Amino acid sequence: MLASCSHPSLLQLSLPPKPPQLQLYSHSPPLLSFKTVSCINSSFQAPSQRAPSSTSTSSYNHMIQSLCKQGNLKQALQLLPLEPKPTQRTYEALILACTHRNARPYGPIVHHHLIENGFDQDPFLSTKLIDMYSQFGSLDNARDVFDKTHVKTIFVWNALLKALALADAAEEALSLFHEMGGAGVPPDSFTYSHALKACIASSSRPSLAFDRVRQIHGHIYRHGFGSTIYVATTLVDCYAKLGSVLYSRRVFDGMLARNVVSWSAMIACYAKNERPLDALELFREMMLRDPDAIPNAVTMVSVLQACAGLAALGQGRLVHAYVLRRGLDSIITVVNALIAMYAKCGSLETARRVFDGMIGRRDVVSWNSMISGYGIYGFGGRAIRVFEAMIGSGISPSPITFVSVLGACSHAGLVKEGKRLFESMALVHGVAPRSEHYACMVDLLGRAGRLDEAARIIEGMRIEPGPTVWGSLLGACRIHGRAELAERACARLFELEPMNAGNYVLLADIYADAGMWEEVSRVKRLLESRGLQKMPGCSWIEVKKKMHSFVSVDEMNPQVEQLQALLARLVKDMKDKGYVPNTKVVLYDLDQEEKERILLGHSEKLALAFGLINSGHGEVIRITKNLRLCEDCHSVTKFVSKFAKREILVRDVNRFHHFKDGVCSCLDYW
DNA sequence: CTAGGGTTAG
Repeated sequence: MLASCSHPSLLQLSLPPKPPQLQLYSHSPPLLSFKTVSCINSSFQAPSQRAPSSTSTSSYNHMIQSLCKQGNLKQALQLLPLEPKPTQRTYEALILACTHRNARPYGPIVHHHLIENGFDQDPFLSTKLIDMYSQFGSLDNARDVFDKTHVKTIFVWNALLKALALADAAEEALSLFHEMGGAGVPPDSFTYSHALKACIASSSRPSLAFDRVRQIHGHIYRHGFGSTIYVATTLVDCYAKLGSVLYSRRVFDGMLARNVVSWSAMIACYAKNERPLDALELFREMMLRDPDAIPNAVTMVSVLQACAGLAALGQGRLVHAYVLRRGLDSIITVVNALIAMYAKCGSLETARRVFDGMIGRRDVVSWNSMISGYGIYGFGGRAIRVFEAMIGSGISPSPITFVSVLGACSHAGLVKEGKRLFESMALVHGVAPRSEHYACMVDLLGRAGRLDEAARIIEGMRIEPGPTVWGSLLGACRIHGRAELAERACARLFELEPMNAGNYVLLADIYADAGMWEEVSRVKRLLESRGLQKMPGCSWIEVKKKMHSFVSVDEMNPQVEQLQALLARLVKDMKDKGYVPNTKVVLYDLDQEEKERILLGHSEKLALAFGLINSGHGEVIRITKNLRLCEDCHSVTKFVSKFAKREILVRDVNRFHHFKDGVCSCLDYW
């Protein structure tokens, strides 16, 4: 049968043609009766003898198109005749079908076939081909189609621009954008969207990306595309990705019309840039002011992320209820965000319940969320067991899986296990260690006090150590008081990320701890000279679904005096029971009494006192802090958990501390 | 006939 088909490229398939099955039409109303199908089948044996008629041509094409839609490319190609000529629509269907999984090898065959049939100058099909090759990652082929298409419609330009932007080929994309202007093709909203995306992919240098976005932004503004909903939304997103909440908001505010996507982009901007409160506030505003903008899965993912950032369990539960009401719990990304939200809001059991409820439809992100969930509670062993269950269920780990499971080992002090996992990464799982993974190892060894081993790991790296690696080393130096090694880490860090205030603060802390006060002021001057400042310590607590936040030595809060009085009483009591204020953590050159007074003003202590006053006795007190939990506050909380008989859960930047009966779940290792 | 927002880590 195949022999009668004269097209050479089809012969390569050398597959016995199966007659089309009736079941093909089970999903949609039948286009053709079975009779027609067999008629096509017999005429297929000798296409040249069949008298072409308009009905059979369209039947042919319908047939092929519907096979394509079902992903049955093999059969579609076997049916593809030279006469009657396939139409543009047929080729479109074929090209689209090639982008489905396992169909890639057919791509060039289809391409060749359409050239033979004189469709190589069809700009519409060129667009589709460029798209196809872009999805295959073969930019050269995409570029080739572009070059050979003489009449370049704007679609053709945009398709290549999109392909380049998607492939992170920023330079090429932007030069194509400018080429368009030269060729007299005025950009449309698609052009701008893709060009903006290309700027983001731009480089590892954010300032360059930012300048480029601003440049295109100016272009957009001058050409009157500033209020186009698509373009403006892309702008909001681009500025968000570059960390510029201000610019995002400015564009968002300037929009004449908005839809759910524009709202979602702005909400995501806040959620991603550490402004969870603003994210929730904007979500509320959207619900109240724009009844046409119905939140969807993407919106809810960002909202859940914001709840997680705030550790707002009450809010998170309300959002969960809304998700259920809207039936959005069938969307896997939403469920994954729910797992992360519950874990980060201090309800690991609920996270696990949600995770258990999605058995059979978990993806790699679901597993990663659960692993990191156990990790931040210090349950290293359980995290490793979940990791092993994941492997057992046939899911391939991603680079993030290893960041999560190595991080879990690090929090739990599981050095041996972490080393074993790290070694298995490339060897067993085929995941090449990246800078982040080395950072995990440095953190793991560094926390455990094995700093020299950590430094040797960095020296032995075959890739360039990124800022996270040096940052981990610096963090370990802070814990173990290693000023000289910290200086070495900072030498690189101040080069790699000069605007990260945290590094300067850590170094100053290390010097202060060692009593090197001249160095302390030198680093502080350096910090200020770069226009940076120390991030103030801030803690918050949710009481009756309302957030209360405290900044260290917060005089603006009317309740602060009452809170400090309570703390003073507590501390007096505790001193009788053996508590010694850890004034070492106060890194100022002051006398003992002053230092003790400062200790009482720490935000996490204020939040703790507030929680003691305003919550019922059986309730767990849940506090969140923006920085690492202070050592003195840690021991005070242990005392309180014992003598006030309260369970206290504190989330700091890195992990959870669960205080109960005078013991913390971190076993003083954090 | 193309297109804009999203989950996990640090």
